[in-house]
Amino acid sequence: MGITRIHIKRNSDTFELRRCQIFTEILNLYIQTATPVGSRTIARRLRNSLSPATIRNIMADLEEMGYIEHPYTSAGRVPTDQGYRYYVNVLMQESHLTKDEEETIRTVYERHWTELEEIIGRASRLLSEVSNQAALVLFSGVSRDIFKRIALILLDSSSNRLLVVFVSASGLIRNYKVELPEPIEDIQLERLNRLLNQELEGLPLSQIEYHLKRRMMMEQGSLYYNLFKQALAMIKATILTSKEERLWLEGTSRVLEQPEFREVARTRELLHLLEEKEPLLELLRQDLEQDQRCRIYIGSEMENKAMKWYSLVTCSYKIGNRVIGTVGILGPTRMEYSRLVALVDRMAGLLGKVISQMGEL
Amino acid sequence: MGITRIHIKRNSDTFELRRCQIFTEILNLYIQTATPVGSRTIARRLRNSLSPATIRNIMADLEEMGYIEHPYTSAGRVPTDQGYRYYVNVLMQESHLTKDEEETIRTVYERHWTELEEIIGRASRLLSEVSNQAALVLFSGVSRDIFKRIALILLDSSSNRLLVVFVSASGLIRNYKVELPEPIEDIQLERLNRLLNQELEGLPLSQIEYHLKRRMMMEQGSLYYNLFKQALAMIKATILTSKEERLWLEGTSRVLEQPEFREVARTRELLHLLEEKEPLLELLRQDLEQDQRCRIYIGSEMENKAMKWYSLVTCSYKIGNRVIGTVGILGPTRMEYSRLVALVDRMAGLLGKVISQMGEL
DNA sequence: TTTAGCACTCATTTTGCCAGAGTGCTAAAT
DNA sequence: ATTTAGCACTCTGGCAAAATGAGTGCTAAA
Repeated sequence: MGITRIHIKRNSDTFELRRCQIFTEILNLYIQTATPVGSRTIARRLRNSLSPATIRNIMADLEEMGYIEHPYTSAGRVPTDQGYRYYVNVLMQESHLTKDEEETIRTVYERHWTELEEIIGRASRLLSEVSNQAALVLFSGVSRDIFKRIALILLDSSSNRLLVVFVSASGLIRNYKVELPEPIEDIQLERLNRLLNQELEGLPLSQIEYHLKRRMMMEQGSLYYNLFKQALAMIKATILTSKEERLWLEGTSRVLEQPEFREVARTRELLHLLEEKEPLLELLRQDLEQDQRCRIYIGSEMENKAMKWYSLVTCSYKIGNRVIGTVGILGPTRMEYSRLVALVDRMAGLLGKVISQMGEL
Repeated sequence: MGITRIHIKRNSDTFELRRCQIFTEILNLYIQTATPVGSRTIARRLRNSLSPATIRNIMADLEEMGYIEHPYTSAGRVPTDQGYRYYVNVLMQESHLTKDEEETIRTVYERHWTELEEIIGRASRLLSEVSNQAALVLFSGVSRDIFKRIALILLDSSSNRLLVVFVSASGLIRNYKVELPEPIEDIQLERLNRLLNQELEGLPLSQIEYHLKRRMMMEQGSLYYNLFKQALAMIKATILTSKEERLWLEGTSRVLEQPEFREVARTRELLHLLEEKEPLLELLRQDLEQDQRCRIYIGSEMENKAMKWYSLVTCSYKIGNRVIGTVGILGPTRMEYSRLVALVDRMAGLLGKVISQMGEL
């Protein structure tokens, strides 16, 4: 109710403004120094336009609002997760990459890339380097991809071991080996090959099964029926079973160099967190669904208790308008949100483009 | 010279024996407890068959020989790298895996594996889990592999973008996209395809270039000449340029849980060491050359200064008798060499087998 | 409404101290 | 000739008391 009182008695606008200013100051200082910031420091930063005592009053307000807190009775203030959230949602101003950062990032473009893996690996290293935090890149391409081409290749003369090569619209190539229950004739194989390519071109992978089943129904009795049946079996054994999802993680040690990791316990904790990839995947996967610019998860906002001390800034990347993965930066909640958002956003954009180009080739 | 004196005057055999016994005791105790071991402790372990004072004398000998050392004036003894080396080369007895370990390891066999990556990932996780150290797996397959089959697939109607699928004798499949300088006719492509498969079957990759060049010379003037030329260009653009080498690293946090990492500095150091993959690769690559059972690198024996505190136990794995990679365990020099050698050896064997089987399918 | 002053709190650092583990040496015992 | 007991000495690690100092909350004055 301290707040309401204030609202009634004062020009709440300028008041609000000043509070924000001081809050931002605390936040920035804390992000820089990693030590709780006290009233005196703030006063100095504001060129003594206000005395420490006044600042203290305001700080008390901010604390009441839940934006900052004391680690202990007489330490400086530290932003709470709620505080960071407020900053991120309301106060934060869009920031731009420096020339340098931009240039560094752009080196993902240096193309002699042939392997998707290499590109993504590079991207994650760059991201970690520029952010000076840990970088995550999720690639989840194939699952939401579109069929482009398939090739069936006999592996050897015995004729029932088959190599299935599958190319998606994003330009990704995957292979599968299948063992047929019985040998297949060359002509039959050729037919199957042509059939699949005709039928499935442009189809999202998610619809392939349905489509083939429907066609099977239609062709019931005709001599194509068996062909479709074989096709379906094969596709099921290959493309549809592969969950193509891979996570890159780079620069853990950068996070561990942050001052909050002076105690070893924290270090272990983080290491465990990152070794268990599932929880991270969980988070990153969420972004595949929603198509926003960037997402920010702050400490205790995340389900995983172990994430309490960390924040995650993520952004998904796409080919055309099809999301194929997520890039993210993980660090202590005390991170430069504004800069990292810009960075992650940019990287997602570039990565999408580079992968698109590779697909085109 | 204490040593020579002893040699002259005593029954050196029983003397040597006792020294070894005590040294082994020190080593084992230190491996277990990670604290310097003193004369009293040893005496107790030997059921007081010798007094601490005697032990101290022997310890002094061992120290003079360079097998153990003091961290400071009045602490217990700790094995030196030279000491570990002596143990490993001379004293160590072959150890066997427990039923439990064996069973755990064997789960790499659980086959629903289709992807090489998955198998190796699994293997490295198992290795780390059972050893309770960090596990490394290098896969360097293709470079020393043998040609089995190639398939050229037109990617689309424009006819100058080609997908090259390459299958090696180990059963590894790799794809490359190439853009031809000019479109190629279907018939020509078909011919090229057949030609390559005929010519190169069974050839080690390292010889492909030479072989094709020689054939080109032979066919000079004939209408095959151009075909070979195209073939060579394509192979060069694809198989020969790919350096297929990948490193898995698992369980870093396990090493960090060792008591030697109470100081944070060590932790960072190790983390950096592991993030820089090149030095590790260097070491693991060496094993590809020599075909020994197991290799052990102890601390300062390794060039890399940062490795001073760590040991590495490695063993290469093969398809048939062709080495295709290396598995290894990394931990503090204070590690259970005997157990880990058994473990690494076993895992290398299993991994080779599993990958071979996969190739056969 | 802001500021100065003061008493108080609590984390951190410093210091000193002690116990414990272990050594090396010497002299006695076997 | 070896082994052992005894003793003086060294160094670590832990603990507690004391000093430090940054920062607060509250009150009263500006």
